[in-house]
Amino acid sequence: MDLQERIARRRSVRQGQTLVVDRDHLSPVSHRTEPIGRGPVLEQLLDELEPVFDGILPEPVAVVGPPGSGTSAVVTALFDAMNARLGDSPRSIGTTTRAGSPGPVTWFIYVDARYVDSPFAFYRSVLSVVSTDAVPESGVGTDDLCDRLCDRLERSDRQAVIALDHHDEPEMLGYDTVCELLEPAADSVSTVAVGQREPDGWEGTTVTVPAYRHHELVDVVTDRSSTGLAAGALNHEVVRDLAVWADGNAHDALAALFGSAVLATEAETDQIEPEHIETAKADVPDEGVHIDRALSLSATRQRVLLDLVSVDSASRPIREVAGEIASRSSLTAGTVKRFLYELADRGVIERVPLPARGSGRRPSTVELRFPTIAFRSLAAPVDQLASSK
DNA sequence: ACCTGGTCCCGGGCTCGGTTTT
DNA sequence: AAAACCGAGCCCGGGACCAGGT
Repeated sequence: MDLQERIARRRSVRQGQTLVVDRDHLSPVSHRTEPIGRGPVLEQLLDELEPVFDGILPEPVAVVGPPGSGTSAVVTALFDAMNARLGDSPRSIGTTTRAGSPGPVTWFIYVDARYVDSPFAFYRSVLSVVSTDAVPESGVGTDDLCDRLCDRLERSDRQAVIALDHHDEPEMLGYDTVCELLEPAADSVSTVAVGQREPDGWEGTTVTVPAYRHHELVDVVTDRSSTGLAAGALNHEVVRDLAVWADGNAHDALAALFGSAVLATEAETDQIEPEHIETAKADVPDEGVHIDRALSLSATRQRVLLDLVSVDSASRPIREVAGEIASRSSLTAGTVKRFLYELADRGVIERVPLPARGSGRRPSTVELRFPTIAFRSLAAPVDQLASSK
C-alpha cells in the first residue's frame, strides 16, 4: 500500500502536477490508515470491542462526536485494522478455521448511510464483505439477499460487527431500520452506531469523540499537506492559521486546504498564495455540511448542484432558478424543482425566505451549504450524463 | 376568493441479473 | 446453449393537493 502511494506520487510529479502531489492525501473525503491525535478514543473503542478477542460478540456501542471531529476516520481505521487481524481474508483457502486460532471468524463491516440508502443496498454491502462469491446488483429480491446473509452467519463460528455511519443525518437509513433488517441474524451480529448523536432511546455505552484541539488540528493539516502538496507549497504559519480558523473541525480545515490547492493549481502558481486561502475559507460555509453529503448524491443530482453553483441564485425564487438549470440540462424544470426541494430536505442546500412580491405565498431561494470549490473538483465527471443541450 | 409556493406520491420506462423456456 | 421472459430497484416526469400569503 505504501508502495502504491509512492508510485502514484512519482507518477503525478511526472505528469507535471507540481503543486498537488497526491490528491487523495489532500482530499477531505479520504481517511488516513492511522488517524492523527485520536489515540485515547481508539483505546476507548477497543475497550468496547475487546470481547471479540475471546470470540465473543461485543455489546452495541455508539460513537458520537461533533462535525469534523473524526468519528468516521476513527471507526474506518480501526475496522480496517481489526479486519486484517480477525476477519476472513478474501483469499482464504477453503476452510475458515485456522490452526492455532479456534475462535470464530469476526468480520468488521463499515456501512456509510450516505452511500447505502435502501434495505437492498444495505444487505448488498454487508454481503459483499461476508460472502465469498459475487453479490448480485439486481435481479433478486430484498428478501432473497436477507436469506443469503442469514445462511452465511447462521453458523456459530461466524459473526459480524457492523458500523452504521451517519445514521442520524436526514433522509438516511436510520439505526432502528438497520436493526430491524438485521433482526433475522441478530444472534451473530452486533452494531456500532456512528454519528453526531446517539440513536433515539439509546441505552448502550457511548464513546465520545471530542472536537480537535488547535494543536491537534495543526498536526492533521500538516500531515495532509506534507504528503499531498509539493515541498514548500504552504508554510507553517498558514497551517496554524487554518487550524485556528476551523476551530476543531477537521472537515472545514481540509476542505479549505483542498480548495486553496485547487485555486492555486488553476492559477498555475507554484505555491498557495494568501488570496487562495482566503477565497477557499470563504467558500466553506459556517455550520455547513460535509462535502461528502453532496458527493454521495447520484450523478444527475451532482450535475444539478454544479449548475446551481454557476447560476446566480441570489434573491431569485426557486422556480426561476430551477428553470435556468433545466435549460442547461436535459431535465425538465419540474424535475429540477423537485430535486432542489429534496436537496434542501437533505440539508445539502438551504432555503432562504425572500420578501413577498405581489399576491401568493412568499417565495424562497436556495443557498449552498457545502464547500463548492472542492466539490467542483471532486464531483462526478460530466460524461456520466448526456451533455447539456 | 385567488394566487403561488411547497409537498407528496405514483406511473412508466430503464437497466440488469436471475430464471424459465425453447 | 441460447433466447425470451420476469422481477427488482432506480429514476424522471408530472399531477393532485395542501399551505400560506394578499
